[in-house]
Order: sequence, then C-alpha cells, then structure tokens
Amino acid sequence: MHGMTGKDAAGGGLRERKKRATRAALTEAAVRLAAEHGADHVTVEAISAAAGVSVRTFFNYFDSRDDAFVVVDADVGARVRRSLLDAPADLTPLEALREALAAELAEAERQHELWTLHAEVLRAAPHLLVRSLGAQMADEAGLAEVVAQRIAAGTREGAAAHSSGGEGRAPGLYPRLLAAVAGTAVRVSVQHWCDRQDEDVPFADVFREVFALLAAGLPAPGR
Amino acid sequence: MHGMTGKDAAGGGLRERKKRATRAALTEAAVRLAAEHGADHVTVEAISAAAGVSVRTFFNYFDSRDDAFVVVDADVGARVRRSLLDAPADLTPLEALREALAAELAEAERQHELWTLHAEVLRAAPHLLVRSLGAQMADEAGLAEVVAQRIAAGTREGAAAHSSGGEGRAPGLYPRLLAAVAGTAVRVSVQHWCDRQDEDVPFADVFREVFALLAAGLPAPGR
DNA sequence: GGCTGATTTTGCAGATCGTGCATTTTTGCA
DNA sequence: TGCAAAAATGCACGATCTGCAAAATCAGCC
Repeated sequence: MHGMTGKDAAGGGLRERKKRATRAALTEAAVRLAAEHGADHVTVEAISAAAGVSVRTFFNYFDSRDDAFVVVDADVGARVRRSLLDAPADLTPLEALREALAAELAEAERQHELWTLHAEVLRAAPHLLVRSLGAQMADEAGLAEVVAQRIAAGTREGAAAHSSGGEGRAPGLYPRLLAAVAGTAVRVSVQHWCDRQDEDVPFADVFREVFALLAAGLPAPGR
Repeated sequence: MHGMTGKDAAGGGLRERKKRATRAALTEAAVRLAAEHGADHVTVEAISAAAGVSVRTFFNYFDSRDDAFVVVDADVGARVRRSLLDAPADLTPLEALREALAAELAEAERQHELWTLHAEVLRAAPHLLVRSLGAQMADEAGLAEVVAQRIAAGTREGAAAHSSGGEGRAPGLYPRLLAAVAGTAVRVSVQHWCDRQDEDVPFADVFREVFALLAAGLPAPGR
C-alpha cells in the first residue's frame, strides 16, 4: 500500500492506525480486483494476498466476503449524524438531511477514482448492491434516532404531538420514514446518474431534483 | 402469445403445478424451521428433508440458502403491476400505487399465520431482511416501468416534459423514485407496525399514515 | 535494552454452501 | 405403450466461514 494518507481522525495508538490501514487495504484490493476480473471471480484468498495478510485475518475484519466490497468508509454514518445535529435550526428535517447528505456525497466524489470504480463494481453486480443497501439500512436506525432528537429539540414547548419518540425509546414513525426515504433517495439518485452518464449532468443536480420531488409530495408530473 | 396466462391460480400443466408445490413446500419448511430453531441454525439439508427433496434439488429452486426465507410469493410483483395499470385514471401515481399495495398487503395478511411467522423470522435475522430488500428491489425496475407507462398514458397530449421515459427506454427519474419510495414505505410500515404491536393499531392505519406523510412532502411535524 | 501482559495475526481442521456433470426418474404427448 | 423433454438426484470439488490454539506484534515499564 502507498502512503501516509492522514487517516482522517489520526487515531491515537499505532495499533488503531494499523488496523485502519489493513482494513482500507483490504477494501481497496477488493474493489480493484473486482473492477478488473468481475466481482464474483475474486476469492478471499486473492484479496488477502493483494492486501498482504492471511485469509484468516480477512475474516477478522469482515463477516463475509461481500462485505469487503460494500463498505468504502465506515464512519460516514457518524459524520452525517453529526452534520444533522449541527445544522441550523430553521431548516426542516428534510432540508437538513438533504444538506448533510449532499456534503457527504460531495466529499465522497472527491476521491473520484475509487468512487467511480466502486460504483462500477456495484453496477455490474446487483447482488452486491443489495449488500450495500444493507449497510445503508444499518445506519438507518441511528439516523432515525438523531432525526427524532432534532425534532424534539425544535418542538421543546410545542405540543409533542404524536410520534417523534426522542432520545431513549425507538424512534416514531416520522423519523424512521424520513431516514429510510433519504437512503432510498441517495440510491435512486446514484443509479439514475449512472444510467444517464452520457449526458453529463452533474450529480448534484439529480440529487437536488430528487429531494425537490420528495418535498413536493411526489406530485403527478406533466399536469 | 395471447392472454390466458393462468399462471396464477390453477397452473396449466401438471409440471407447473408440481414445481409450484415443491417451491412452496421449501419456503414453508424454511420459514417454519427458522421460526423454531433460529434462521441461521437451519441447514439446507434440514429444509430439503422437511420438504421431501434432495439437497441438490433445493439449489435448483433457489440460488442461495437465504433465498428460501425471503420470497413468500413469487408473483406479488406481477399482481401489483397489473393492479396499477387497471387503476382508475383520476388517481395520482402515488395514490394508485398506494391502493395497489394496500390491496396486496391485505391479501397477504389473510394467511395470517405464515405472514406473522415470516415477519418474526426476518425480525430476528436482519441479515435476511436485507435479502428481502433485494427481492423488493428486483421488482422495482419493472414497477418503475409500469409507472412510466401510466404517466405516459395520462399525459398523451401534454408536454411530455422531462422525465417519464415510457415503454421502451429506461424509466425516467420520477417513476424510479416513486417505485423505490413505495417499496421503502412498505418496509417502514411493516417495521413500525411490528415494533408497536402491543398497542394494537391496525396495520392499514400505519400504512395510510405513511403515504399521507409522503403525499404531504414529509413536512416537519409539530409546528 | 529487556520483560510482561494484552492484542493481533496466522495456520489448521471442519462444517456448510454452492456448482458442474452425468445418471436416473418423472412428465407430456403421440 | 414408447419416446423426447424436463426435472430430480448423487457425487465430486472449490469456496466460504468458524473455533481454537500457537506464534508474532505492540504498549507500557524498569
């Protein structure tokens, strides 16, 4: 592996850093090999060899072979949640979420090479796209909880009407729905953007249009 | 090839019927065994034995072990599409889709035992819920296409403005988003209904509220 | 430097998954 | 009944994943 990427939040110990490096090396090896030979012709043995660790170690980092292709950045979820909490209070939940996700996606688009490579791999292997959704859904619960917190903070003296469900309990219906729909919106945006890549419309435009449609209540077009 | 696809209820040949029976036996065996012993302690060998076929035959019906748990009814997608096309023309796409899904869910709720058993299994095994999403997403493309057709039929002489993408090509942004969001809505409804099963609110109520929120553009609650 | 305890990596055995191929059984039809 | 197509089966083999215990590595300390 090459070098010295400042490793986001430079983890304190050498141990932490090395674990991060190994994990990153494994995912990168997996994605590159998949892009070259096709996702399901890549064995764990090949990935492990390319990353310079043993097969057994691979399974210390990932629960399954497919997981290596799915997770590009483990703590994107945490960043989005933080961003949501720090957002201006005058934004609606949908708007706040839109901004948080837009920022994160722009960030991801910056390492353009690995991003497009990864998109290409998922594109050619729908079965991996599904796993990717799974990872997305894992974050969904946590995201819903943060949405609930934000709403609770905003309605402090309003009638806490029916279903925010802040902090401790399971989130109410609205936060869950918002979190889930947001995830779906991201997926649809990416898919549609990939399909129409010949016309080179910026990804941000597709993304904004999707959220505009959602905010308008998915009205019937063309009437 | 004309109509008469009796494919649904009374399959034409004996062959077809027997295949359906075998497949149904396998899924039912899988779900029952999973409900009893936990999903990941059920081997294909056990499922095959319970259904009275060989292990190899199991893999003739399902691409993977997990697939036996996810697909309860193979042609629910086809029914929803048909229902969408037959819906009254004065419904918005979102409304039409809501009615189609509501009818299908009510139908599913009728075999209450297997339905709840299945929900319970997926609840205990998030990793299977993910597979379930995959099946959902497989139908998504077809659903989006039908939505596009419906819109195209409704706007015959309007400006076919930006993005319906009827019939042949890949569907436009709106149909895709609508299909995807609808699937998400179903999932969130079921999840939320399962979590709040102690308060016995009817599933239909949760479902209606979710679609009401979507139609209203996911507005900030309590303001 | 060298020692100690904790963490990580590694190899290995074994259970299960999933596939290709040839064979046998079943089904549809004349 | 006899025959061709389709499905079910057995078998072999590679790949995925899990415990378990030994070896290597790291952090802190004298």
